[in-house]
Amino acid sequence: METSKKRPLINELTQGKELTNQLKDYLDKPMSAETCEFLVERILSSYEKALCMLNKGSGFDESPISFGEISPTTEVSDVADSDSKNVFKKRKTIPKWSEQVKVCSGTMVEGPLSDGYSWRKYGQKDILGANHPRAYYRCTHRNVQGCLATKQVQRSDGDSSVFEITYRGRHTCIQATQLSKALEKTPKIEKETIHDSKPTQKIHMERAFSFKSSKGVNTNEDKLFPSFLFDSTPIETEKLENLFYLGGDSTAFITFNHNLQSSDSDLSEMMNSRTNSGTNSPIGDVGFSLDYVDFNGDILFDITDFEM
DNA sequence: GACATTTGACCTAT
DNA sequence: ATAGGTCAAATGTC
Repeated sequence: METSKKRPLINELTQGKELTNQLKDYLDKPMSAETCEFLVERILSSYEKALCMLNKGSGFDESPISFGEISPTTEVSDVADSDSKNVFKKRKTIPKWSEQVKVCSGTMVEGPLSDGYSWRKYGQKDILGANHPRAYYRCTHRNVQGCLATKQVQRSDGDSSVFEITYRGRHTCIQATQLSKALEKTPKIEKETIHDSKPTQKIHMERAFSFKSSKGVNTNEDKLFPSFLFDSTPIETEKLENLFYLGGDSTAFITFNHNLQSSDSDLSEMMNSRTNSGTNSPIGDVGFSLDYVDFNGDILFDITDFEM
């Protein structure tokens, strides 16, 4: 990797290290959950950026990187067909985690589905040996924002008031709750990535999302992007945090900020590419790899394998 | 008419 | 061959 590309990478990694040290220092002192959350958010975004730089810069798909717990089956589709076309298939490491949600009687309808995100059901399947079918949901913003998050919901065999929810992939979409929360709580990021004055930010944000209402129809998306700005919708924010901790939120926010820095033409081009590109490279224009990165587990990272 | 859900068909990994 | 996951046409709802 050439020096010009190496520098920002080093900066990101250094920043990540410093933030981790800050977090470590804080651990010995009384600290609010928000402070902790903020630091973790910053750390994750730093490493995510760094990893993205590496992804873009060196074509290192063969490198010994392992993120978290990866199932040996469908979670990883490793390199294939490298002989025929010398094209490396990207490693698909989709984070997967489960939750059990108990629902009080009478609230079944809203129950496990209102986790703060907007989901669209795309299938249901009877599962062998299970008393209840499994429902498959994907993020409503899949087509528009290329968000690949999915979840599976299945009523527990033992206790039918318990829903077992398996999430796959983190949200890369912007949801209203995340946006307002992130903007409230991450002034530093804002400072670093947005250089415009506040009124300009507002204009840009409105423009960034204006495509959503272009259909002129009140969709769920409209509900999630109230008209408009920073309207803090009280959709179970706490639950949301628990389900999609900082990784997904952080990614979404950073992506958004990159959007803000785009020029008008960049922005429209980006929107078009997102809308038309299907699911292959929905956020390619903003420099964040779609490859999901699971920071829950260990990161085995041997930087010496990459050409710097 | 637009969007969401349902459900049988199809695909893929084991 | 089978089970789990996804697709997409049909249907429902607003």
